[in-house]
Amino acid sequence: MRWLGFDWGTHHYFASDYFEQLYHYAEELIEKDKAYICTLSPEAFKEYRGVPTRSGKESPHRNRPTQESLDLFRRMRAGEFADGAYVLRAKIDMSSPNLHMRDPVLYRIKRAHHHRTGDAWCIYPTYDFAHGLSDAIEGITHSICTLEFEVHRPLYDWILDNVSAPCHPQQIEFARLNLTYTVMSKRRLLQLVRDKQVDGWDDPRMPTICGMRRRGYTPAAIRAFCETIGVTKYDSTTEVALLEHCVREDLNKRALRRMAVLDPLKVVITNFPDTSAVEVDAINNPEDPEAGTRKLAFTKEIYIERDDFAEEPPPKFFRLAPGKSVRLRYAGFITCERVEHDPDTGHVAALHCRWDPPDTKVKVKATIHWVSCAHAREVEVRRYDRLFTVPEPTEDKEADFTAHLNPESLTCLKGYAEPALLDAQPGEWFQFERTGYFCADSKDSRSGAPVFNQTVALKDVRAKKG
RNA sequence: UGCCGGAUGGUGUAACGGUAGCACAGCAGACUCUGAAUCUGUUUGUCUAGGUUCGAAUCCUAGUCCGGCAACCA
Repeated sequence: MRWLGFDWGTHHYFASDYFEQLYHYAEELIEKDKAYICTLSPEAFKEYRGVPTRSGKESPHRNRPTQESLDLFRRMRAGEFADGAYVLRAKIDMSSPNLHMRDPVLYRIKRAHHHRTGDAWCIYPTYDFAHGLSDAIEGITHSICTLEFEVHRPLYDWILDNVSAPCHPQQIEFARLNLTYTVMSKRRLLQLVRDKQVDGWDDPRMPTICGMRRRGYTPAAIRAFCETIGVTKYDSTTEVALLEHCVREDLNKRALRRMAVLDPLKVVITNFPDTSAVEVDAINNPEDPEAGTRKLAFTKEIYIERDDFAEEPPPKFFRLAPGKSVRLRYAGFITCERVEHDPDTGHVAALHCRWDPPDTKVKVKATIHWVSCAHAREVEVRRYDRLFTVPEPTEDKEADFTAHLNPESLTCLKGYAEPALLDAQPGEWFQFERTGYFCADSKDSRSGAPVFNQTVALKDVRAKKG
């Protein structure tokens, strides 16, 4: 939360800090004849509760004398009974159309070790009992929660109305955030983690804060996204495209530009001396003049992106092809004179190109990125695609959502990067020109050996139009 | 089929009862040493039927569709 940019000062609260107070509110309810101890078995309990269309019936223990309930409750706390043997229930209305008002459980015996209170308690309050009272103890005015708690609100209010709470906060429910091509429920995300479909909660493909952070999403981008989608009671599903837009928008302003070739194709420049390297100036960030420039070495042998060349270019292919020219970013032009094939596979092995300096009058429609072979550094690059292949993986309630997992959501590869990239600090953002935004992984990067996560790809009309 | 909630372009979100706007996505174009960014234009919408009103996304009535609720989970 702090990383996201929020500061809650000293207001860090735990319901467990109020266990003693909550216990006394429970005794107060018993003393007011508003709660009783019940020993119905879970099966009987369910039977007595009834169903939405049919009224429930009262527990035989409902009219247990106040003193007896009080005594039993104290003995529950003292640890005299086995787990689950007794529960404290509110005395409300077994015929209520709202199931949550049919004498809900307030306390149960559970010998569970608590991460803050240790073994001090063997009885614990239920969520419904602890929620409103904790809010009241903290003196908050509005308690924001998600839609599924709407039917709990009458109980929230009932509890606050029936004990001497310091104030009566208001619970207001809003829709949770849903995104296309992923799942957002903790239960489902946990399943992905447990089944090792992802590499932990902070896997960069996870829609968790730690996952998005590791992926390279910025706090400013996430905040901008949240402001754009707003807060309503409508159970909506936002397109990830909007999130990605917010991420690009922020990264475009702050990410330093670098060149890296992820799928290399060697180019030999025929009219270039064997030994010399020419230094060229490259702009670090055209959106931010303050970011300055850097020097890049240009040599006889370079790598370009394999898909920036087409032996048989389709219509509207603006890049390199036999006999055609392109501009090399910051380094003049090349014209493809010969294509060298691998004698075994027949695949393109290398290109032989003529070079013309930047001031040459050459009409080209494209500029491509490159890296000098002699200066290229190998780096690990992890590219991510959507975690699921369908917009709404849980749409079909019968089927298992994991059936829609995208087998190609992670692609690891070795790329050739310009030397400056070796100094990338974990968490530092870059734009690999013409490819996307990347972030040095905070877990797996080593000094001098960064691992890059693709945060989000650059928009690409080529991809859409083929 | 009981209770609670919701419905505005493809998506998300605005609009004291008074011109249905914004963003994303899409499409078309301009510009460009990133097919990025930027800029311009543009397609598409008030769930339905009645009613109140000079005027309804907004108020009323009825309906339709969608979501949630039957843990001693949160």
